[in-house]
Amino acid sequence: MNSPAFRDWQSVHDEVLRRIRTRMWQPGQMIPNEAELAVEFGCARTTVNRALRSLADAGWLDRRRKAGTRVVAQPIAKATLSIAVIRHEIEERGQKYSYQRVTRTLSVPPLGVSAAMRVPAETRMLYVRALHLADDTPYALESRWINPQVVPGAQDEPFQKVSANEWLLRHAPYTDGEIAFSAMNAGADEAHLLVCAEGAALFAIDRLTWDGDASVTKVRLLFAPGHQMRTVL
Amino acid sequence: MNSPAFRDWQSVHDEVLRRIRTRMWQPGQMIPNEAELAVEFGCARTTVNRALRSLADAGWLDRRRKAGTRVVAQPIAKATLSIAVIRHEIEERGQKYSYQRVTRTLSVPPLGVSAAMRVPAETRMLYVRALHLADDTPYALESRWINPQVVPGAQDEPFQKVSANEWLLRHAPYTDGEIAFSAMNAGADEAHLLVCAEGAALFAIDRLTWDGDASVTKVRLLFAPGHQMRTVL
DNA sequence: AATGCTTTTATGTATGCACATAATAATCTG
DNA sequence: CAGATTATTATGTGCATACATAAAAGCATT
Repeated sequence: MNSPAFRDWQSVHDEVLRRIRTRMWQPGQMIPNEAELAVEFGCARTTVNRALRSLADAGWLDRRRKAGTRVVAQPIAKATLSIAVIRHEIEERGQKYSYQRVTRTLSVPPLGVSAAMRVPAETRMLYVRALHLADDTPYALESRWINPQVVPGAQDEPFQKVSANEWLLRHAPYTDGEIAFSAMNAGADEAHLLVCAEGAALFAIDRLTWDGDASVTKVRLLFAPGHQMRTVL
Repeated sequence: MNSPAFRDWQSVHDEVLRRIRTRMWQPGQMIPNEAELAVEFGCARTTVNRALRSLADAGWLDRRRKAGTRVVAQPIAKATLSIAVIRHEIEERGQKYSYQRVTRTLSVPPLGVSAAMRVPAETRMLYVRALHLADDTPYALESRWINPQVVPGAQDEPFQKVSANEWLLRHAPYTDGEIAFSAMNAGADEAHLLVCAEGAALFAIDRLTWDGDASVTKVRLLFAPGHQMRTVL
């Protein structure tokens, strides 16, 4: 019963997590307050606080001032996806990365795009379409609109060698972003470029980034059939 | 130049993040050490530490003892997805949730499943298939294998009213989990249950959870066409 | 040049203390 | 008794200090 000694916040963290997982502290139940735990564990309240905060961040505990700390009733799994530069993603799998620009134009985007990016409907924007290949096999198709007002250097960049994906990361500051994952059927176009059957199910990532109030870029990545994004809980 | 005053760790956090995003501190570049920043911001080193640790957790900074702190070279966007109980997901959108069990059998799973769950090939497992509906429209199709050895009560549960999704969260402890997102074409089966065209692109979530060395459950969720998962960066 | 030892240094963390803040509980008031 | 006011309380945070630890850098030795 008497704890041998919980010196550091990690061991407090582990012990509390053990009690949650073994249902010693049941879902929805209140746990002792920081001061009490500090006494039990023989450490400072600060240390307990550190451990409990970490568990709250991870989604195990629900903490509220004055109300106290309780075990989360319905553990909400928080999956953290790392969305890396595509070149790195491919190289880390030990495959050869190559890049191929398909088109690059300055044109008026479809209404859906200008609306999402909150620019006037007639504004001409930079449109870049490119293929990312792994071992010379199409891996992902990138279709991107760039707001040239916000990213000045972009107009002079051909995106022939360096992908817009990487170029923007290095040159375009941003403050916020949204990201959405979905599935869609390959159109004739996409099927041709990704060398797959028309109608094949493609994994899609849509990203929209902002610099303050101004939209920087909107991109859709379509991955070749079979693509998976994985992570641990 | 001289900071007006950064009293709390949040404001230090925000200021540092601003410097990263505006490229004042460029990707890959070292930033001043904690002690220096503490002087500049007029606060204790502890406070700077708190702020930088938080930014490192979020993937903006790379910190190493003695080596110091640097801005991550290729900002890896970390999208944190909250995977809630499906009922909550639907109810939060203000829609009516309903549930319909399709099948429930005790049978030998396909080889791929028993291999992934690391159980002997002949082991019989509980298989539950069910529909989650939003406003009486099919929302997601859940196909789940449950290891009855690890989840004793499951054998006696019909999963007629309560979804396995929720029942397991309350009754089956777990220590680890994997999750994968992908896209797949609807088969005849799935098209029928989700009331969509055969071949439609479906968003798929595969989850596999472990309690120590033993697999608890393996589930595939297929969402009706058009489903999106979104988050902010 | 390669190896092993020592020093230096930036981050990591524990602690006691003080005070801030949010939210509940208790109390007062019309 | 409803509604406003005040007290209480658990978490949230800041700070000074001390020491721990990882890892780079320097140094010496082979």
